[in-house]
Amino acid sequence: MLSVQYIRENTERVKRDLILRNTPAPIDRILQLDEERRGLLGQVEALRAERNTASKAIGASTDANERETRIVAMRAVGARLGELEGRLKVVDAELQGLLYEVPNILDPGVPEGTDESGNVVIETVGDLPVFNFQPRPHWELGPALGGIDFERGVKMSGSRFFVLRGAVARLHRALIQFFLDEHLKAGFTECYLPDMLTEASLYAAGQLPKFRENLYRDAEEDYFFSPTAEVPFVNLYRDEIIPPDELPIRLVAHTPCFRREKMSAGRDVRGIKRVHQFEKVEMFVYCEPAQSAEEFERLVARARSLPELLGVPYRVVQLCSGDVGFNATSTFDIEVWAPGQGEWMEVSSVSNCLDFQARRANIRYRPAPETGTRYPHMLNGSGLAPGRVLIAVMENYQREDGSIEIPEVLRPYMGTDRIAAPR
RNA sequence: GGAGAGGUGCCCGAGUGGUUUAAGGGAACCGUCUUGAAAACGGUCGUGGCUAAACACCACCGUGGGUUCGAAUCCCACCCUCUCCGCCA
Repeated sequence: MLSVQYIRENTERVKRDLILRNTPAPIDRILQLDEERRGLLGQVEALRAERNTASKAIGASTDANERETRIVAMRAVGARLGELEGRLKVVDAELQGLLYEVPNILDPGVPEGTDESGNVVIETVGDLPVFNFQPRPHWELGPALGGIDFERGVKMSGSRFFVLRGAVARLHRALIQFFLDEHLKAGFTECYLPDMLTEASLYAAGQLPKFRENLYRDAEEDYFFSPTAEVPFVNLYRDEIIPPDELPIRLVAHTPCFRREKMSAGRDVRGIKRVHQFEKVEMFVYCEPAQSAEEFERLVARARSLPELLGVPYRVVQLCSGDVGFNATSTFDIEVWAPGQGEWMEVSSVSNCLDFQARRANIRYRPAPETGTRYPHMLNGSGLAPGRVLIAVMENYQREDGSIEIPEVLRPYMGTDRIAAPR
């Protein structure tokens, strides 16, 4: 979240960014509550100070009469204090609640735009493949190979579920392994994380309160199912002070992700592109504020290196102000070309969140021994979403007979150079 | 799931209603001594809020309520950890 001090001191900037984001937030109400809160806090603290000194005197006094007089006097102070504290609590609760709803400030370099149509293609890499036949979408290729089974997925779990089988399932796993290995080579530390999280963890990461309807939840135990490893990664250091010399911390994890996709009902209903359960390899960085611009570039470079190595055409897209996510100050997407579907498909989203999540999750670091604490910057980026990359590999590497060539870099993982054509 | 024990500062640990502004010890840091180190001795040693800053003041002893002039301490609810039993990959 943004600190109320920041909103107080940069009101115009905050309001302008909200307009650019096309998102409303109750800034004026926040400022009003802040003023009220500070007024009440002053009174409350003065009364507490009075009470503390009087209580000390009562404790020290041996004169029964004097004690009784003071106790009676303090009863009145206590009543007044209780009343003010009650009001302070109400004001505080409302203020905190509203602060949770304000998105991050935007980086000045973010292009203006109201929605995803305003996103800017920064660079396109690789030639689109030319076929001497009509390339097929993965939802035709997969079932023909016996590798994607939509019917049985739907049978056991309903729409937007599927089963992978045989060589296609192995190709999916090979992608995950390949991605992880690449990040480990770059010095990232692999983590295994919980995928079921408490409500507090979802608040800390910024998924709640705004995006509740996109989350799965276990009603019995009140767990939320992780929509992205970004959530457990943010919570890894929640309520902690990171000691000197530990930053930057660069982490990676392969996790499932669960999303209800309520807002996308009716979109991308064919195939495995948009489903309720998918895998993701996620990169996450904690760093000092001065490092975050560089770390941001590194994450983008890491994400784009993967389609590059796979030989899949991709492009780098900068999200416009209306499309940058709630937590982020700036976001670059990596999109790969899917010739069967005939579209560019998001396989990574890399965001710099500055200290927005650190403040929300109460994460500090100590720059050096004996110094005060500061908020670290936090960045996240998919590297990549194997389910969607699977689509791209299948559609780009398909042959006329329906077989799939295996990209060079995946052959060590697959032990073969192609998935045989259906008989 | 059942029974029991317990959550205090970086760590250990005392504290069951009022000089506790949280004892004491350890670790860490600074200094004295020393050729150097160790030991010893002295000092520093939580996080926030408020403030231009400092002082002062306020809050924080798992979390949230309550009792009281006053709560780490008493009461209620919840969370978590440990031990034993049960179940289990």
